[in-house]
Amino acid sequence: MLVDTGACERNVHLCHHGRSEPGCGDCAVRPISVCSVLTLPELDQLEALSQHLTLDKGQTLFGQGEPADFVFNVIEGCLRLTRLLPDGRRQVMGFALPGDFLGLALQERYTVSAEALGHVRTCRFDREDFAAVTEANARLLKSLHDRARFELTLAHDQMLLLGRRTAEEKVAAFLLSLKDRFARIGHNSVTVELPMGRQDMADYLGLTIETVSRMLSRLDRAHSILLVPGGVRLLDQDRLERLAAS
Amino acid sequence: MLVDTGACERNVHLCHHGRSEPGCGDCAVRPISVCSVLTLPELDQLEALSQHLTLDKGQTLFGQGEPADFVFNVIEGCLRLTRLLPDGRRQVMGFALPGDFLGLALQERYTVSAEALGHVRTCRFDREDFAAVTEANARLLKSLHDRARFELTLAHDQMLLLGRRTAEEKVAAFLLSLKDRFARIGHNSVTVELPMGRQDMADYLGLTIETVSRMLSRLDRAHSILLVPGGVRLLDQDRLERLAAS
DNA sequence: CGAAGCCGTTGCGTTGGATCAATGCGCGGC
DNA sequence: GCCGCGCATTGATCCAACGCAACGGCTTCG
Repeated sequence: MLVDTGACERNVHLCHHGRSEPGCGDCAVRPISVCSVLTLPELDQLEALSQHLTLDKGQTLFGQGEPADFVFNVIEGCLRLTRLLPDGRRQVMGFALPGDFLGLALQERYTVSAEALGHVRTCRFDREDFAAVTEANARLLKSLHDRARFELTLAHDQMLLLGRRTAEEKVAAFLLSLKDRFARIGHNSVTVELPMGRQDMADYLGLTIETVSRMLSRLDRAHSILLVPGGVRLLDQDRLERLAAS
Repeated sequence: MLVDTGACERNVHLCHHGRSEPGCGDCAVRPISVCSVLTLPELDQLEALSQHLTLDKGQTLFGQGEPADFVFNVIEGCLRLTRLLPDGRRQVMGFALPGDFLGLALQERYTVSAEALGHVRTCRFDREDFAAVTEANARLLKSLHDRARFELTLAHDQMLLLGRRTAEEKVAAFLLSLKDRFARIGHNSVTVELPMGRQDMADYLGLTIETVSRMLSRLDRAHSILLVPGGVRLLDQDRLERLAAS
């Protein structure tokens, strides 16, 4: 529950699309992004409005309270979405992975901050531009709506987790859900990478860093998982699923 | 955290629209429902697909796990949306009031149960029928999408509340949010009706019934609120807002 | 009018997770 | 190789919320 040091780098690397780099047609995350429903001509139209933007670890894509002028597709890397209370308590609302769209829950201003947990590449659109395309393209709107509905069910799952699950259940459920998300974007393995730190997990699960660490140690001691540098190997997935049971 | 007794009445009153009762054009919640964006001819089209359905206190509109064959507009009354864990732990995902649309977070099956907290009137659509109308009407889709996005921000607020707020803050925030919601549907008063029981509040806030009761008593003793039968009068809204601070 | 339920409140002991405090460990810089 | 830093782990203690139990008020029903 640390207060953000505020030393968030903002000198992100920005570049307009040009002939020299691969366009939307070759985009690695196209099949799993909102763009998957677009035809090639529509993609061209969208590409003209897009800018690529890369971040390094620790840099901020946008900050809570700032005017919400842009929406984003995550192409590569992982971002942490956090909301901060005035007294420094922090809730991590989620982690954005490749293929995710940032800008669904949009108001006039961003309600969360988005920070890179490692090297990140995104595709950025002016919010008004993007809204105009959405307005004119029912398939894109439908695709966004489907994503919003899916996000809503995820949020409901998380509400159940935060409200009614024990610390051990929370950690087990988190590891399994992360495994599933990585599986869906191609990286399929029993060893789950943990791009975020313990504090981030704690703030996501409504726990403290110490409790997360203790629960991971307990699961490790019970041979349900194996703690490895930078991640976790899921040894007894059945037991984890029983713990996370819903 | 009681296990549902399962004695949920399902003999709801159902009637097709006929000349004898007021149609969508005269619907009390039209201005605040998803239907507000529809023209009169479009309303007629929708009305032909709709059935009115009334419930009495304790009756179930739909149950978690059942095939999600219908979507609903709430016309009158209040419903409790709950998700149950296998061991009986319960999370109330929300309370639906007049003007609310049930069916945004829809999967193949309902992920929550919806139960009437008093007399309830709803407007029901076959899910496929409604999807077809949505597909063909971009304005309706946009309206639903806006609602989904709004619900998503509400869910995020609730995640912060569940994860990082104290019992007293949770109760204060709940009372204020309920006041706001009632205000938005016309019932504007410092005395907030509480259609749900203490157990429902507890399961919504991730607390026990005793803790909710204690916090209400504490706020009452501090003259921040006044407990009245069936509701609460907000005496010191500033202090409540400071407690709920975000 | 009394009995039986149901719901909400309150008191009290318990406890899961928070908090405080050390210690460990890997990594980059020099 | 050694130092310093940030992060993770572990132990000891504390406390906010839980769990249990008793009580009280309201409603329903015979």
